[in-house]
Amino acid sequence: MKGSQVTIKDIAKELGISASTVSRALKDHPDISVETKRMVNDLAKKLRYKPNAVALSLKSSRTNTIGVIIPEIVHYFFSSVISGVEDVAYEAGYNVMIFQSNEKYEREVTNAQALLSNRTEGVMVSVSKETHNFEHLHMLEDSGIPLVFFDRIATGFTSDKVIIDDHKAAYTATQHLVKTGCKRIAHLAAPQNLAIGEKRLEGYKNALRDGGLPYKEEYVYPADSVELAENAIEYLMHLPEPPDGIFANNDLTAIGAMKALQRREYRVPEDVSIMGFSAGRFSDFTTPKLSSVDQHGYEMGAEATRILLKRIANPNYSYGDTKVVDTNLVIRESTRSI
Amino acid sequence: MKGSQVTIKDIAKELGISASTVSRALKDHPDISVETKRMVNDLAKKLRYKPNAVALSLKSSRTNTIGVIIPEIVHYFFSSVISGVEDVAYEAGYNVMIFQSNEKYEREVTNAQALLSNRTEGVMVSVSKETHNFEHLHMLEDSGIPLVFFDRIATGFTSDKVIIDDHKAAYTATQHLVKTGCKRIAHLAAPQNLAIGEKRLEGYKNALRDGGLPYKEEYVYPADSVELAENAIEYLMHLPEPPDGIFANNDLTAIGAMKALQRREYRVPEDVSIMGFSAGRFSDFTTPKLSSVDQHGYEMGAEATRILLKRIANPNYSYGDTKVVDTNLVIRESTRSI
DNA sequence: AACGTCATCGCAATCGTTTGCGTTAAGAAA
DNA sequence: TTTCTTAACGCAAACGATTGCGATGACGTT
Repeated sequence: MKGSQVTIKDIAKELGISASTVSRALKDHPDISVETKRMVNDLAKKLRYKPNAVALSLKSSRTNTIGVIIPEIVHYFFSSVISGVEDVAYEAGYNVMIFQSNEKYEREVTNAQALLSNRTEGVMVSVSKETHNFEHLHMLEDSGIPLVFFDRIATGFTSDKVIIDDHKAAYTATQHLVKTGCKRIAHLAAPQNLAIGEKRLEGYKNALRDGGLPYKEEYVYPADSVELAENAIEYLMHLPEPPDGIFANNDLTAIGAMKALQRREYRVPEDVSIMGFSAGRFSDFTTPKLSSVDQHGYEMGAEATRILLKRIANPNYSYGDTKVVDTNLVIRESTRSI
Repeated sequence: MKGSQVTIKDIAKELGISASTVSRALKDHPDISVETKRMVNDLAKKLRYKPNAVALSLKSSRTNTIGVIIPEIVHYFFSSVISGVEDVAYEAGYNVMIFQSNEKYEREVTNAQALLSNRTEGVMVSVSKETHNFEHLHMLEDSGIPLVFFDRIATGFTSDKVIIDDHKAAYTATQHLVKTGCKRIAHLAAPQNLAIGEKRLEGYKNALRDGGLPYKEEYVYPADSVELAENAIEYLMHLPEPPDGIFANNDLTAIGAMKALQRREYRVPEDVSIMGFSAGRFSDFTTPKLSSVDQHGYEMGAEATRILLKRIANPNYSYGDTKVVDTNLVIRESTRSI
């Protein structure tokens, strides 16, 4: 009904007192008489006065807002991260601004500028696959905005990082395939320009080595989507010695591989074991259920936010570079049991 | 490195001119000499000056921010809605603030207050299951903040609404079960205090009637989660005449039902056909693949945002109450084919 | 009577930016 | 020389709220 919202001046005018008095009355300042306080509070309630956060921000230079840049919100992992971020921020009275890069470098840059313009107090970021140049993020850091990286981290920053131990997780996952009798284990790899891609490949290699299996380059195929998994399977199963186990760098890829195998009449896990990565909501819904590495997205988002908020409260605070969130192997049915 | 960010005054002081001149120079005002403009622009670039959006907001009372209140971001449907919102908002130069209610009424109220304090220019909301009192939303509307409801709408508002035709969608889904030979069709229903729950039940009933099948109350069981689906199946399959078709109000419930049936050695769809609702990402990943109703979450979010932005630009604008986003039946493998 | 005390309140500056209006000086027109 | 234009810029108020400081009266104290 009303065009603009109620301000402190509206209250002052209606009561015939000054804005300062209204302001003080509202926050129970001792200089104000109880009578005046009562009048002010009553009218404020009646008029549904809500302090203008924008004006407060301008004066205090505290916006109570933190930002998040993520690749794509529709991925279960990222939306669970956001959920963790939101819960912790909410507890601390902070609001969250979400920015998607959609895996585009250009958009990530625009997002960073928007974050700066809006004087976001801190930013959490998981970089896009396309991002190789980090100038836009340095700009944020140079402007005094605390940064925390999570999952897809960038190097060369003093910022804290929250990640899982990708190497260890990949090692453990691959090791499980070895232990359960797989002899020829393939890896569907993430882009190698991302640290997570590199680390997971490394973990895979080391687990093979420690398990006494040879590392063969032809068993590593770049694929990180359902569609690419189809190509991967087409390629892998036509090798002279097709794999009997597959470690995929994420669940979607794993499921794509599983479906592709089943279409070709291979049995999972009898003919080929499949190990995913991320433990998305749907890994429970496949047949067989997908074995995977639980990445604890919620916890990751929550932890990143806690660190960021501490950093905002005390700019000198640092968790100490890198916080590693635990992962755990979730063995379901897509891997053999002995 | 720097504590605070560069302002127009910093530029003015360094150049020995007034802030007004800097402001005008930056926006290419004709009153300013080319020489001065050059100096100002050069220094602004060098100092990485970014206008303070907070100060601009205070002056213009335009925050360029819209808000969204959703139940839970981790649901594929909602995160795809957000994705649509974000894309359209981004195109229009708006930022998005996300608030989760986590299906809690209390939190929804707090969120509404935060939205008001932050002078969000418009709000999209999908109400929580717990919400029966809409005072907090009326407060937003009374403060002149345009509202657009989507999916889980509230009644008694002048705001626009974006929904799917739940009745029609449920009708079509049920009809497909009828057409493919199901004679005893059960319905796993959403909470009946939500309009979507009521409409879907209604569509189910009408499809039965038009298909010449009797409506039996014992075939309707409230269940809208994987866990509750287990109870539902336990109950339904012990009926004197157990169902040979199930229409669930969402995919998760449908999948839960499917798994519960399979654990009991029933074949899907030979013994029991299953129809879901929402067409989440994972309906493709089950075995058999789940037939469902595609709810087009992205399009819904995008459309709601378009309407909201128009309403912000012109407070008198109204789409005309209710925009219905198309749905379509996605027939996969969990329903019989003849 | 003169002064101090204290409760209660208003003034004005501030945050960063915009903008209507006034000011200045140089050059043109008379 | 005087007056009028005009280009180029500065002053100050405004957005909404906060806050140090000063102002005002009503008291009580000597």
